[in-house]
Amino acid sequence: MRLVIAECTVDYDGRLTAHLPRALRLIMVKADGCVAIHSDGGAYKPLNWMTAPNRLVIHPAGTEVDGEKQAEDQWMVISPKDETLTITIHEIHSDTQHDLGDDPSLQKDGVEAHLQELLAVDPEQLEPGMSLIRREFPTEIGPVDLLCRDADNQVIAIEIKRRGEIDGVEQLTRYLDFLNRNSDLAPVRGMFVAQEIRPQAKTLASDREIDWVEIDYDELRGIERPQQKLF
Amino acid sequence: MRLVIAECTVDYDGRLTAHLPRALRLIMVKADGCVAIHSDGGAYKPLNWMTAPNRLVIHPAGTEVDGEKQAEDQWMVISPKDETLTITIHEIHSDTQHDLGDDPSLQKDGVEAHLQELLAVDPEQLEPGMSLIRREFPTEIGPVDLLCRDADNQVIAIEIKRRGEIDGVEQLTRYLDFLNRNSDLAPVRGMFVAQEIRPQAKTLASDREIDWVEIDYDELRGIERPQQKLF
DNA sequence: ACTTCGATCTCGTAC
DNA sequence: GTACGAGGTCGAAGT
Repeated sequence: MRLVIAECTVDYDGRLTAHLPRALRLIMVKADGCVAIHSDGGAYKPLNWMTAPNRLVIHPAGTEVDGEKQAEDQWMVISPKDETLTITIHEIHSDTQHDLGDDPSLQKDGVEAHLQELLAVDPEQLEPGMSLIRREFPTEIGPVDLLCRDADNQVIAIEIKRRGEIDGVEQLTRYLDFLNRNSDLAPVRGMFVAQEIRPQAKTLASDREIDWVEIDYDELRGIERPQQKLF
Repeated sequence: MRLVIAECTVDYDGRLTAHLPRALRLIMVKADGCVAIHSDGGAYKPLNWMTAPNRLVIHPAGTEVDGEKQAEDQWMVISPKDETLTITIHEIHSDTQHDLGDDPSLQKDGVEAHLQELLAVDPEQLEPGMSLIRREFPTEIGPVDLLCRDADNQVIAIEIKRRGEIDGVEQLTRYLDFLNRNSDLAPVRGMFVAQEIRPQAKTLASDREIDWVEIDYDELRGIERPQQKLF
């Protein structure tokens, strides 16, 4: 990894065009060739970047580029898709190189898949009398998270999200559309489940007569391990 | 900005839990306090991070933490939401500090917001006789990009995208659904506008009697500043 | 190879 | 401040 602290001006031209006026920044060049420009605040995300694979061409001051003599060092990072990141280096304050070697992979233990597991084990958390028919019930357009049967023996298709947005309601609507064509299952009703559901998604769901439920992940987890609630 | 190259082990506990085994990495601490851990490849995004605001507490080796004596330096980054990033430093290879100062803001061009502005100023670019009623016209399920009136005084809901795909047509369909329930506005017709519209989106739009228009961003920008076309 | 979908999404912006 | 949609989304998992 090469770390350069420099006064620079940066231009990106590709999926959009973006320009960074002259300022002191960190330029990070990783071993795989990807380049990132960081400022000293705001976010962990770089201001501008170019992912690998790419080609880094350095035109030193004095070189001719497109018939013009460069007054300053210019780095051009070019992707195979003709995106370019042009870094004009006005003044280098520091330039160091470090060989970090390979990184062992990140281990994550997420919230996502867990929600579905917990609700599959105990669907009554959603509604009394609910019982599981199948997880990941297949339809022609993809699997429904949970297919259940309610206290009245009606089939319910359940879509689970961490955050409930309008797209999720659309997705569930499509599933219901297909499921209701199956006379063994119809009529199937829908239930939209998430830790937090946006007001607009609630409105759309209600409009389509789809129930929605906001569930508390920590509470659900607590019920999963009831012994932890004793202390 | 502080840049530390060090052998480290990292644990994040918050919205999820994540663990990074011991390896040589870059630890970046920005002026606003946000911390990012970078490896030497893969992505411009850090492996692990903590956004500002947060509190960075450094426990030097030998300090007692939770009644246990630390064998090694430990950095704890704690957010107000009780997320923690714990960095155990095994060996520091480099530790430098640079004051970069404020960064002037990034200038972007060619995104959806800009398209919307340009078309709000001159809706006749879409169809002769078109006039703007309101930008971001609110409905129960979200704002319509542009609400206009055509030459025949009929109301038109316009959805603008940079790239027109099928979900944009769905979005516009939902808006039309709600707008047409309002007797002050109905009948409302739809228009789907993008720099480039996928064939499937065109087909779906036509099928739903929604007009679609592909616009040339550069041309639109030229018309916005006609004096620039003279040279 | 391509597509779909989640994300510690992040980021801007309108209300 | 909150809510909502876009993103140079990225990245992973499944087809």
